[in-house]
Amino acid sequence: MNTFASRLIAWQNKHGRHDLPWQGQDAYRVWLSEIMLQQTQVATVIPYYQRFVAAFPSVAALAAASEDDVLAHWSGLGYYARGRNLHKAARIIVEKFNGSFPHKFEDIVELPGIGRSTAAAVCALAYHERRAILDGNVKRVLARYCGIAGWSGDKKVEEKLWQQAEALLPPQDVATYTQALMDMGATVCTRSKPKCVLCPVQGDCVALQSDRVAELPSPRPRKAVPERSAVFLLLMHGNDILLEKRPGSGIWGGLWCPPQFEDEDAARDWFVRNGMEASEGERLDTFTHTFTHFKLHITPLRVELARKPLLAAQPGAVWLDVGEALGAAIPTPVRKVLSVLSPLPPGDNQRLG
DNA sequence: AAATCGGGGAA
DNA sequence: TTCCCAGATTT
Repeated sequence: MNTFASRLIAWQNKHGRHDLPWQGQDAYRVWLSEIMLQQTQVATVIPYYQRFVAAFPSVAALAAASEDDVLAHWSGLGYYARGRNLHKAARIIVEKFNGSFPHKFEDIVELPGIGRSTAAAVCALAYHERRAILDGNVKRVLARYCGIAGWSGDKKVEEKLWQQAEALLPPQDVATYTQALMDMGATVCTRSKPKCVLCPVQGDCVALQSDRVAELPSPRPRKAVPERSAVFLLLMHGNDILLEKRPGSGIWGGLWCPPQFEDEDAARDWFVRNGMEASEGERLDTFTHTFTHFKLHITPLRVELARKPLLAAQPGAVWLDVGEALGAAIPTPVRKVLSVLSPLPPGDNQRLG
């Protein structure tokens, strides 16, 4: 029988990717790759994945590491809550499952950062269990193949997609089939300019037959992006800079950043309140960091101190050499600012107009 | 400049 | 239960 699944499996054996570093690896590695791949494409993930497994070769090693160390290896990937959840889950696995990754779907899906699709992916890829996944690639493939219109964030639409994902599962070879769905979505059934001529299911793809490939899947309804401004206060002493650990939730949760303020006045208030001489500093060029939901215009304000104040005594504040800071758990815009800093002699500040 | 991705947590 | 949010990268 020439089903959807059998054609995908045949395609996978001929044209799929077989050399990804997490393929055929244990559940820990499959899990790690799935979490990284949720937010980032394969080519970008590979070097992060390699460094991560080298540093944390097992669930036990990951659980034994500090959250800071884990986030440092996540730095630049974004979605840092996922790095923290990964670490939390590793500690739970050590506590509750003796350090070996659980085998039951119901146990896996309970872990922080793992939902229905990721749990199913681990079960299918690592344990060869018959489970349906529904990640971004699969949503796109199924929306087109089955002609399902509407945004996949809509509950009803997502329900239909899950139903199809379950219905199309083959009786066996689920690991190969699952990899086929993902590889097909990534290389053939791409968001723009899909290569339908290379598709193993072009013959009965509803979107292709009805000439709706470009319209499916329906995009998310979008809204205007608000803009905000912020000042990064770069307190420097020689080549050392003061960084604060951000609260665990919200933007850049748990990462190290310079003190951040709504505007220069607020930065100055804080500066004076902490017993430092105000009014001197260097205003660096404003740049814009774009998030999904807003734009942040960042103005770094650099102040060179003659001596370090006692701020490091505050919990969550630390003086770091700029080089060390670049190796720490910092978000991208902070990395950008730090990488262009060069040391100035203490007290050598320009007067701000 | 716009689209994206699965899960957590707030509403 | 439903809605909103996170962030770097690609198109």
